Amino acid sequence: MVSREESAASTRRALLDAAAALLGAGGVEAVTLREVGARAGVSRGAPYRHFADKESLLTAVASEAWERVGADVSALRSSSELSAPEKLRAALSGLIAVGREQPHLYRLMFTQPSGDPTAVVRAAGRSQDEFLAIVAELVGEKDARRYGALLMTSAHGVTSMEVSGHLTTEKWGTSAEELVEMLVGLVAAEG
Amino acid sequence: MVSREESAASTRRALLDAAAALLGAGGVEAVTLREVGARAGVSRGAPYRHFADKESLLTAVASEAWERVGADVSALRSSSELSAPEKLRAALSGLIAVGREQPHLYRLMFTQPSGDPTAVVRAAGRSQDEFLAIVAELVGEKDARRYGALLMTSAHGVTSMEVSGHLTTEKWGTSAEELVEMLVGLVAAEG
DNA sequence: CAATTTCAGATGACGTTGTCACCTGAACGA
DNA sequence: TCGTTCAGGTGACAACGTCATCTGAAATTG
Repeated sequence: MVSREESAASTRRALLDAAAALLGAGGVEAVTLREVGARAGVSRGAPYRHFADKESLLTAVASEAWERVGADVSALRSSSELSAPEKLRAALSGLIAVGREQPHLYRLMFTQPSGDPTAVVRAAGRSQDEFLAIVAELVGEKDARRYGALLMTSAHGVTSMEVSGHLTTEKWGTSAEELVEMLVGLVAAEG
Repeated sequence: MVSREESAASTRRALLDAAAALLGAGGVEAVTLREVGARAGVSRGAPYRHFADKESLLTAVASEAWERVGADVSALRSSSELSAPEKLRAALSGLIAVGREQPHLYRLMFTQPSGDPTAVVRAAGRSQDEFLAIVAELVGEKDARRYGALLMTSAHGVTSMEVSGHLTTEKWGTSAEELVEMLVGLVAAEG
């Protein structure tokens, strides 16, 4: 009925889902291997059959999130209904949306793990490549990386500060949306 | 010789220093109340006489870091030898420097604590006010907050992504310095 | 000055957690 | 059919945050 390989794969999936659910509900501190195992229907030691340690599990969760973002940006890029500035705006807004809807996951996506520091960064590569392609449409290949880096880091900064409560309307008299609009405007004018 | 009040104050200071040292060396995970107490020359339960819990201690460490940043930016603002763009550049570079020299501390400064979410943000207020004053010199009072928010969030984004390893020269073909320069240039041209 | 209160600090204890060593049983290949 | 592999379960351990309780000295009060 269920081969050993299928069973293992489904358990792994259940572990990832459980970890993501706990992360979303209560942050990293709420993700305990015991609870992850319980929600996945296995025992506390079972996760070690699929992940080296707790951090590897969290890294995998973050990597999957990056893959989803990459797919979204890819879909945006290949859209034929949107203009280049619209694609750019949508891509940046997408990042902000992740931060707003899943702040804990967003933080994890930008947290350097002490285990394999390059794992999450590698997973983010696809998203960045797709994003760079959109920027290139707007400012040309030559300046794509320069402006791409500026836009990517700035959009992350906006999101990160909003997520951490450092960007409030009362204090700064502006919003994440307006800041993104300023960025797109500045770059579009330049290119 | 040493009054009780003096002793308590020096212990509190020693606890903060020990926590900061452990944070700098091994990140938040390396900060255990037991080790903090040991390095401060007290027992594991002593920190509870000065801080409600571990998170309060970390919040205090982050707040003190923000106060130092605030003092630095304030000194920059009142400098008579620097032009407005130079002040701005120096302020933004200062933030990047903190991230490079003390990445764990930098992360903590932008981490929302679950205890009192507003504590660290309040401590950052002074820095932001001083920073806004510098921006106002450049673009005028009217647009200061808009551009200030853009510059502050962008500089944080640059630093954050470099700290987390997401901003590499090989990938993006640029550096934090160059990105700051682009930001200053864009805003100076606009104002 | 003596009695009392206050409070920084020490210590024992408890529950929780990540992790490992070891065991079990079922799916697999020879 | 028989050994092998491997997902999963379980007991155990050290480390940790936290609390209740105790102690002694400084501060306060009469």
